[in-house]
Amino acid sequence: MKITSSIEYATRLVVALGKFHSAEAVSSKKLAEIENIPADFVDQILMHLRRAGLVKSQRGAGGGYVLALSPSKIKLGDILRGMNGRIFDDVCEKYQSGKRECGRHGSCAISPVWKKLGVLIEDYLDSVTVEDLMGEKTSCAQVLSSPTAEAVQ
Amino acid sequence: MKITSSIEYATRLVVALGKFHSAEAVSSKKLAEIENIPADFVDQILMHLRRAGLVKSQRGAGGGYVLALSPSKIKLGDILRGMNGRIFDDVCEKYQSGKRECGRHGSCAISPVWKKLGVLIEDYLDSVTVEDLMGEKTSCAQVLSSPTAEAVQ
DNA sequence: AAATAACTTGAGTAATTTAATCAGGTATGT
DNA sequence: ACATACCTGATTAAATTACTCAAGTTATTT
Repeated sequence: MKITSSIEYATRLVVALGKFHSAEAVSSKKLAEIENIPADFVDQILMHLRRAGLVKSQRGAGGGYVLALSPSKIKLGDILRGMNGRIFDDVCEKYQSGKRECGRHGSCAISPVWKKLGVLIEDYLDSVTVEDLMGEKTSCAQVLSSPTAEAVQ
Repeated sequence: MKITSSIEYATRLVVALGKFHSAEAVSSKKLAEIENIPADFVDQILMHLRRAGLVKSQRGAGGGYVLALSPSKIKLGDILRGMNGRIFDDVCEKYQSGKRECGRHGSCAISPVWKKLGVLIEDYLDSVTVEDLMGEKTSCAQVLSSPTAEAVQ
């Protein structure tokens, strides 16, 4: 299990836009420079985010991108869903879609665990907003020292 | 994010072995039939599990595999770690290993969230034992109805 | 001790996914 | 009009995943 580059890029782009405080539109080119991400790839990612309704675009000279919602209203989960459709793919959906068979047909004790894991992941990602990610000060050590599963402050 | 086939296969194989209650060794061929997994792939997966110390092998005619520990002692997390080395790959490790750069150098507010997500996932998977997975009755609906992040009963 | 069943190993390949690139478009502001 | 910047889809390259194959070694059983 891992976070793909496009997910991480998307997150960084949204957070970067958040930091501009929707003051003015930021061009994809500028975003690419700021975040050190291939420019064409940035366009592609922003397109996904726009379709997901997370950013708005302004065409023409001096145009660019702005967050469609305030940073406190955008959840990390929204970004992941906007990019991939879903956050966590259940293995068993492969079977359900008929590509394979595991032969358990509903009386499986394993499948619920994956399902629950998916819910757990999604709940956590939905508890973190873009606003939470806009501070510079949070360090890894801070977060890791708290063993409970609350949202990052 | 998703559970790969080899992870899911490994889990099913360990649970299947658990159900034999370490009464006798089960051949990889039989396991492949029972679980409907390509035989050669089963061999490969069992090799990983043996090296991780989760199963023991008995060579020769009549030989096969047995769990190395009791089902209540084997955590789902052990299986994932045994197969892949780690459960959740942090994006930022790519940067740390020098393959890429994000330019934040420690003052990043996003990275802690991925770290925490990894801890969350690992904690949950370590709260579920193979014994928990051996029952036939658990249904997906049951699990999903409880919104809290406790271990599956 | 010979046969057989079973584990062991490592290399190789096909399919899928991810990451990135390219080559055109179209809309907008000055 | 012209430059800027968004929009779109196709293509390619790299990486990962999911197997497959072949040629061993080891340990029972008879």
